[in-house]
Amino acid sequence: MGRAPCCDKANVKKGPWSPEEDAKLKEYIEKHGTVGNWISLPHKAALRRCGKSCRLRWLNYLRPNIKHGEFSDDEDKIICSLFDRIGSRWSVIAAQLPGRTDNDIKNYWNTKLKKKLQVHVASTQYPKTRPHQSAMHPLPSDNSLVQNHPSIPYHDHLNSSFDNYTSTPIRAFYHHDHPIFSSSFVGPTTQGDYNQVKLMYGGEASSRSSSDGSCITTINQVEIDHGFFSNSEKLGFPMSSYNNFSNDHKAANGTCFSHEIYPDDQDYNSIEEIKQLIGTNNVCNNLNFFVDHDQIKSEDLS
DNA sequence: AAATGCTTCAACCGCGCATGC
DNA sequence: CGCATGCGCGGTTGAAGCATT
Repeated sequence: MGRAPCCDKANVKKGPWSPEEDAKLKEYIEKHGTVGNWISLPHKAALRRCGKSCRLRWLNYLRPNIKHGEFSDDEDKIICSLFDRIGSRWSVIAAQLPGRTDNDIKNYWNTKLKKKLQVHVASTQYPKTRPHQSAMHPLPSDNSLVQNHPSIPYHDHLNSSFDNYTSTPIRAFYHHDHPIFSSSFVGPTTQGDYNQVKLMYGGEASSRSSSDGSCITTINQVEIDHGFFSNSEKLGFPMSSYNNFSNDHKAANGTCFSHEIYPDDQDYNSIEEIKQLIGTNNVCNNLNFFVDHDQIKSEDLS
């Protein structure tokens, strides 16, 4: 036996609301408030509608201070950032955007924002070759960017799930100054090849974890991605794309570089080689760098 | 101008959770 | 404690409008 229907389906109207229905609902709620019972509201307000339908109509369209129309860049950033951290918890995201409804944000994400990001990801696919082999993605010739930043205390957020890591070196790339993705950026990955370590510098020290178990720690301006998919990465978007969005990950000078370590590059399979490649020896002092890998495990970078 | 395909978004549906009895 | 009920949420649908052929 299933759950009893919330209303008499045969006697309720479905589909778009007429202006008359809107007026009735609005008038009733302005007079009596929404406190009480949505299920009984249609009867009291003389509406042939399901209570849930009334609630939805009020919350998404009729209630005061609803904001319609284009989303601003700032709103885009907030949505992207929050989606990446908490996933499709639209009501939580909506709570951060006054005047926007969860339905609005959900629609916006599904129809526009997601595509916007996919287009960007596609347009910034990094080459399969190692970075120093790519004219398009040259490594910085020096580490002045890193040296310009003060040392920031070590935040240890490495966790036990990191033990599943099996990555090895190295594919590195970086880019910056994109209107949206002005921070460092990882190309789309799949579950199978995600085993990677991402080193990023240029941002502030911080750490974060996502509901899916992913965890990223920034240590002395070097960011370690613990290797679990963030919500955006599940969709093929890079977690660190949003570092510049949120206050706690804002790049100190608006520019970040990142270096990724992948398993498919046999030339670089030790921390020393990684350090040499990306030129961050001086940044990585005193950094305990955990990678669960055949050759690299709990290795001290210093 | 008509047909077809695509996009948008309001609304619906079903499920999980909270609460009250 | 178990059940009934209502609320809130996220996923999905489909009508309407727009774009393209």
